[in-house]
Amino acid sequence: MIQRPRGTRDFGPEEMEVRRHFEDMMRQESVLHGFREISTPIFEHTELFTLKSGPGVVEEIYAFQDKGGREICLRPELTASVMRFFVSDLATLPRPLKMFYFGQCFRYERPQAGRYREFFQFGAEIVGNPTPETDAEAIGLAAAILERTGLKDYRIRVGHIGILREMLANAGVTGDKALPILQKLDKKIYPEAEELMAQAGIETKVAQDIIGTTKVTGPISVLDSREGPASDYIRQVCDILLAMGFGNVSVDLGVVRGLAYYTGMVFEVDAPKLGAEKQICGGGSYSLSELFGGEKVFSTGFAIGFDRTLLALQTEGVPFVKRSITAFVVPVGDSVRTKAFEIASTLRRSGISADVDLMRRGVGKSLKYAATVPSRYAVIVGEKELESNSVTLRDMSSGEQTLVKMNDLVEKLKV
RNA sequence: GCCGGGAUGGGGUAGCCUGGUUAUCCUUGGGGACUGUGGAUCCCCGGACGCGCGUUCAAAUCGCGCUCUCGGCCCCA
Repeated sequence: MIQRPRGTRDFGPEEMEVRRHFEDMMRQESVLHGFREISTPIFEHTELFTLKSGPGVVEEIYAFQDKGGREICLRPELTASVMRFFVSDLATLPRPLKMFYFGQCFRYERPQAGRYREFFQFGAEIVGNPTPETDAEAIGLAAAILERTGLKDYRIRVGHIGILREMLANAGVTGDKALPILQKLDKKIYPEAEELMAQAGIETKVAQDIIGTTKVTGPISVLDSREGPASDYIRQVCDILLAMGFGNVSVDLGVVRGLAYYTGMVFEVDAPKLGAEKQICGGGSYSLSELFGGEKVFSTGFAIGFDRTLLALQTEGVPFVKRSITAFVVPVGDSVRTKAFEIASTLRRSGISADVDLMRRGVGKSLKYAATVPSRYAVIVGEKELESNSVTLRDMSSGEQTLVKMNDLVEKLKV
């Protein structure tokens, strides 16, 4: 027996129905918000990701040389591909450019709860100038999608890179020198952050204030005592979200991100019921296009962990509707088997889902199968019925049977 | 990369410590009883010890290695 590769999954018919259901739901919601779908290759030049995330990422991705000696990798995320696409082909489209995408990504990591080597991401990006409106629209789409899935227990936390950057800048630490400190603060390793800040000449009192800031969480009112452009900015984003009807948004200044391309607002969504891997969505505003050789453009985007979202829905017991077919055509005896296909095909051409016996089973077994599938109706075709150019239509839930003229069958089933 | 629990028909399980019959029970799949009426019942059939090496007269059981899996650490673009 051949086992499936580590960290991958097979999806059976039932599971795929559920997955497609939510996938379609996310697409529809995005279209409602004026976003348009794009798609990029599953493999890319490895350089795309080392440019964005540093040479270290190669250790964590599926990277290899192809037969032509090119350095290739399976994409570990989608934002880099989207921005590459933007720079090469989409830069002349009118802005804001609102795009969404869905697809699988690959990371060479140790699998655990909610973490796989092949996983699925749904995401969106808005390319244009950064305004609180843009950021609110991006968070708003993520929130609307999660709301529509029926998920109840999740928190949206919004922060702003600028708040800590402003404090560090006031203390005399700017630009690249601030990055290592932000990284430690992001990971909440406070002793090392203190040490770095001391080395940078920041007074202990100010350093403590900065660390205290990363612990500020709660409703928008926690910003009331704070001044400065970044705080004002978050207030505006939150006001818009509130007006859009998304009340479950809180402020968390501990959402930091120690990467240089994040420029302003950052946000995360987590579902507390999941285990160690409970973050189901993350995003923020960033500037990446210039890294890939394009003009400098600001964007805001997010990615939803599709698999984790489904896991969260599962733990909450959100019900999934099992799909059924409308009609199962049952031939009575060998003489009418071909006729059964003719009828099934007529139904299918009329857009009615229909199945037909392939196993040459008797009427009893066929009806049993039709009940299990399940099918709403059974269309019983026998010589007796055909004499009057009719079939017997059986409602599988009530057991009620009626003789129906062949010409009326499609109308009867269209309801 | 690190720590621990696992892997027995399609699914769920017993057996393993203490090696030895035809490997248990439930379920699922196919056929039949029922050559024109379903989820019931009865009968029949199919189907498994993750992979490899070793110890042994004999391995699901003991030893070693590997693969996959579940949970946690690290990481998380």
